[in-house]
Amino acid sequence: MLLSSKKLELELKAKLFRGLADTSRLSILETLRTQPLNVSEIVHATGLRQSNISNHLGCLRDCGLVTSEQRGRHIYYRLTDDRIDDLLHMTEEILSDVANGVYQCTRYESPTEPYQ
Amino acid sequence: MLLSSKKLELELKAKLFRGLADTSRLSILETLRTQPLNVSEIVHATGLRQSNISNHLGCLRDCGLVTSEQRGRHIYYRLTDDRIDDLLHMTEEILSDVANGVYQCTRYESPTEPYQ
DNA sequence: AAAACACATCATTAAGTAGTGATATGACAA
DNA sequence: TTGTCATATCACTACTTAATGATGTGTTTT
Repeated sequence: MLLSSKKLELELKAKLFRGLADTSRLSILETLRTQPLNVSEIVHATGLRQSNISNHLGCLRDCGLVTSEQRGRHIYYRLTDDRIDDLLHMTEEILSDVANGVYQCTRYESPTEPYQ
Repeated sequence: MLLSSKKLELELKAKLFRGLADTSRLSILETLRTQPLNVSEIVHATGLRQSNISNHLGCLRDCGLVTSEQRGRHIYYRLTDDRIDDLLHMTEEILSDVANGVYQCTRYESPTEPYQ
């Protein structure tokens, strides 16, 4: 049915954006924009806890945004698709114009950071 | 400071994506991709409740994704920037390849719909 | 001015989700 | 095969947020 395929597409799109809608996941993706990294390296690069990273990577992997590959006892993660980098780049350009509005939008704050 | 501006940029990016990470807001944006609409028209096009739409529009407006303009007793909304349409288009292309993964990702389901 | 219309705001409720520590699993080294 | 390293999983807590109905605000019509 057309209606339900529209709806499905909408949910897929929302789900993809939810994958990008969190600072921890975004910072993971940012570290992977330049090269593949294993989990320890991501932990070191982002400063986030290992279990936290692992949970987010699970999400990103399930959603197809990253893929993993075992090498020795490390598991390396990389962006699945170059267009994810393009997408991030395009949002940076949009933000450079719209940033004021986004900055002022207080409806959906980033969750306050717990102490580490 | 470089570190904190990086962090700020990350939060802005996440906030922008959060604006897109909800099926209701996405369906509002979809209806605005072709032409500006007033709130009643958006309500009719999406089937969502007026107060709900209004809340989401407030968010989208605060975040700079849409702008509003009063005409008579209607208020018309439009996408602020053409690149928002581009962004949505690009995600559709990515999804056409990555859709299986996103579809299978059950970690962050769309909220279950209440009856209308 | 009063009624009707269009939209925004607000408090509340129900649900989703990020972060954490503890623990489990799996791979390699000794 | 035992220990160690690397990563994943889990239960739990605290927080965030979407949807709703009721109500408020502003604008036009009569």
